[in-house]
Amino acid sequence: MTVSRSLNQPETVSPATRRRVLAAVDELKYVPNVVGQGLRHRRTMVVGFVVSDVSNPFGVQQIQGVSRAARAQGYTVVFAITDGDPDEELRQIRALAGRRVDGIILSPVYNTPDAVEFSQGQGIPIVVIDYAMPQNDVDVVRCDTREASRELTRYLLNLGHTQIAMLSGNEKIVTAVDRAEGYADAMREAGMEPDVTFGDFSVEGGAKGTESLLRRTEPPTAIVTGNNFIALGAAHTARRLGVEVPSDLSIVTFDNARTDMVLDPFFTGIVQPVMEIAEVATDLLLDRILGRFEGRGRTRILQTQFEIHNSTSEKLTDKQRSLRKPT
Amino acid sequence: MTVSRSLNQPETVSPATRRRVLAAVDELKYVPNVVGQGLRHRRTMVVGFVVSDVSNPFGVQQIQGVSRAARAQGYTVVFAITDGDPDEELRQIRALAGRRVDGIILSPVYNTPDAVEFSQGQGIPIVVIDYAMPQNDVDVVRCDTREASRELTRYLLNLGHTQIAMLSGNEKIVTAVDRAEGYADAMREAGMEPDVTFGDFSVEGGAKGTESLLRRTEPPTAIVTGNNFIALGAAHTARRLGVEVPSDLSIVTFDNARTDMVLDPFFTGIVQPVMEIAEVATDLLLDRILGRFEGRGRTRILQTQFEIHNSTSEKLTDKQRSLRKPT
DNA sequence: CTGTTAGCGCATTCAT
DNA sequence: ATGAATGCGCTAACAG
Repeated sequence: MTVSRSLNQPETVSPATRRRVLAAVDELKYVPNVVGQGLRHRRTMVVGFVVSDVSNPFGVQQIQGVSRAARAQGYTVVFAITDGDPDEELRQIRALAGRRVDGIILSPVYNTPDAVEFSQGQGIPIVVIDYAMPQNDVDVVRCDTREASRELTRYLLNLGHTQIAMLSGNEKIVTAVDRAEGYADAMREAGMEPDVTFGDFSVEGGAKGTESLLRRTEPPTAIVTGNNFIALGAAHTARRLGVEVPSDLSIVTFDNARTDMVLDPFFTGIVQPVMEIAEVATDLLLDRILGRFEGRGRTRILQTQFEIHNSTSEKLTDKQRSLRKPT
Repeated sequence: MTVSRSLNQPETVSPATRRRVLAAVDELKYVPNVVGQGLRHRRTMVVGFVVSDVSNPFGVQQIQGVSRAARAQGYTVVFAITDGDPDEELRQIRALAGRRVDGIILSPVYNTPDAVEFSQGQGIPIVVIDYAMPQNDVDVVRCDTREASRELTRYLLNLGHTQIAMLSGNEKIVTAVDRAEGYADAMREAGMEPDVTFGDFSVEGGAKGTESLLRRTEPPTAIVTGNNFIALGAAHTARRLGVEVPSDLSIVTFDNARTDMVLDPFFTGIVQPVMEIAEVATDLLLDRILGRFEGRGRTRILQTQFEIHNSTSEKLTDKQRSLRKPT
């Protein structure tokens, strides 16, 4: 009817009726039904964001980034939280497909191809963040986590450490493997034997792994941890066992929280441009939604940052140590 | 058609056809269009969550809580972030109304009644969290922040402090006023003059306020801060000015992050059961959505927790001080 | 047990 | 410049 025109193409309607319509709209507090519009236009102006974990500050910033970028383009975002369960991930993606979202941004649990395939099979554009998806032809926005891990390990090597262990997350998760491999790269380059333990991306996982490392007859003097939770567990455990960080044990990590949120940033480690990842991903997605781009999957690799704080120190010989910290 | 029945009321259709239908569904990868269902049923199975700030860990946990509780009941959640702008808040609520969400949970910017009125005027049930809304007849889930603030201030008084200042947030925000009043209550009870500065709920706000407090000829020995951001700014500024926390200056606060996310929880203060607030709010909302309750607004006040960490110490006399910390 | 009719709210198309 | 017809995908109600 004329109402629709008055609201969507005001020029095509006479000023007089337009005024009358707008007055009535105001009077009746009429709000156009976007569901109806969606049905008619076959687009919902909604994008879905599937993320495994929001308890991690990492996930939070992604939410902010996607949310901001999407809103700027007039899109609404619905979030689906998978709690790290791949079945739930697929279920959530089905649900989004049912809602006929115009596109999906996925931070996958594992790098299995099913979720992406499903979405693409439904004709819904999808962009993956954080992980490479070798089995899918899909847009990916991520950092080179393996290279970052190598850099991180080299930093410890340069400090003189030789007993460096790696405590990573669940071996099924790509990130855990990538970071372990970057560490292994650096170790082998330095002519040393990698020493990797896969566990769990959690405080408990970090605590458990660290305990067995420190109980060895020759414990490591430095640990590369797979993420901030593991680092936290490691630091707690070290303290509990009377091992001082950083003087007795250096710890480096990934995915630190924003440093402006803590009084004393403690962990030295790699920081990812989380917000930017989310924004770039949203842009790539909108390219496809709006038909500005069609073609094979694009990959965008963003730079990480290396932040030095207080969880690392030079490796001291026993002699140096006894001099500096007399009993 | 029969497809609909096969999927929604499988009993009412013969096993044979049902099998055929399900086979076809599988074959064609058919996913029912929830948008169409929404139009037909006049319900979308979506609830909106309007929150002002997600950079605060506080907001994050609320997201988790709402998300979990809603999902458990089969509802999807769309998040709307207002960045603390009341105009944006109203705009987002209009947008949610346009999407015909079945209900709204609102963590308001100010306690102006417009947003709630609008939502209720549209026939959309709404529940407010965190703040009292004296001008609206609406369900509210919150803590007694004024009482908590009183308790917090008493703690400082019991430590022997007499020069206690309060650094709160934007005076337009209810929380800022409530917390200031709780502080003032405790001070007056103890026969002292309240000393409140309203500023901004941010690190910068805390820094600025603390600087002018500490530059006084008789600076306070303790500060009650309006939230964790202000506390952070206060601690940074104190350190910059060579004032040691907690020995020279005690700081207490509200809305700390989960203590399992930091290595050394530093600030003594009030912790709200954020997740629980979100869950209770979702329950109240579903009561109304599902018609299980209609009537005047209900209020649920949840208990806060008081956590003691390392940002406070007893007030020492100058003599005591010189004894303990010889120059 | 299955098919038909009709309408949820909207906007494109065509007719006036 | 406005109105009428039509269909987006779905299901309640009614026929068969």
